[in-house]
Amino acid sequence: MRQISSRFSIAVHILSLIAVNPHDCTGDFIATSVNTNPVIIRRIMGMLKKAGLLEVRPGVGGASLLKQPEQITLLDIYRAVNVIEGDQLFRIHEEANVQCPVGRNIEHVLQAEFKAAQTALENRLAKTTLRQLTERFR
Amino acid sequence: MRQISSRFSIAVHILSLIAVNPHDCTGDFIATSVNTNPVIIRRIMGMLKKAGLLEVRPGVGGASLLKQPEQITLLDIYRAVNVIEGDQLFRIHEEANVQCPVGRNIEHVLQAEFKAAQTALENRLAKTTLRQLTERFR
DNA sequence: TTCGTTGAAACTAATATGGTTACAACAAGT
DNA sequence: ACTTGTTGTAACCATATTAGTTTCAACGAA
Repeated sequence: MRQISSRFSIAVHILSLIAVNPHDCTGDFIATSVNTNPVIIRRIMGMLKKAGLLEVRPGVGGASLLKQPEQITLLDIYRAVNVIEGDQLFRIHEEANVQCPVGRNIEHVLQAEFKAAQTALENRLAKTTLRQLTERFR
Repeated sequence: MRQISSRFSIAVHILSLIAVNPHDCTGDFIATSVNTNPVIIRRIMGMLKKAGLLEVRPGVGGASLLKQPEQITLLDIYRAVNVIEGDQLFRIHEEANVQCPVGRNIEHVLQAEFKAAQTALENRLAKTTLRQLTERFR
């Protein structure tokens, strides 16, 4: 199966760097720590910016958090970079045969189950804050 | 983001059909209910077979469950069709810069968090059985 | 004005997905 | 033995996402 994009883990990396070192965090510096291309970093920082998690100083460079690290959860970051239509983690096949009792009800029944599973995942992500993570970078 | 493949929802559909109607469930019949190509169904049935969830009668056609519906959970089905290396739902960027305190520890720290979130999802899937689903197809 | 930076467009390669056609192997009924 | 319907694969194909790259305009400060 296709894994959830490493955009998520990179976004956590970016925000951790800024939280630990609020000054001199340019895109190129972050790219060196992540060990990837600066454009990848800028793209993800653009998403984090759009989500209201950070602001970037154009021209001069550098970024800072718009919330306290204890108020940014993994779920916030996950949502910022996993732009998905309808926020549906699970895909359900469509247009099943309505002539069949199973085909007629499968979508509705699975919607409820998948939503419950997705919520369980998201609730766990919401339990961890950026602060808790940066405390472990010693 | 990329959603979890509809293979999963189709697999649930297939097993539900067989549970509700243990006779005359050929691949073509199932394909008609799912409203897709029979080869798609055969491919997924092959995965379910490999996972020990069902057996197929070659030549004559038809399939039957190898476990009772109350002993097949959504997690069993999920695992059968979501073949992923290491069962890691979340992907983590690799080869971060070890010179940096964040880069040096991010993988280890995120492994634990992502595993916890994935487990929360899987525990929820494990709570629902095929029997509970088929009861709702009335 | 120069320099480093950000933001964005355009492009590429690799991979997963859902679908299709085609065909050999198989088991039953006639 | 032949026919029929089915299963199990292989070989394609189109599409979308992902991660990465090159390029360049715009920006801000020294």
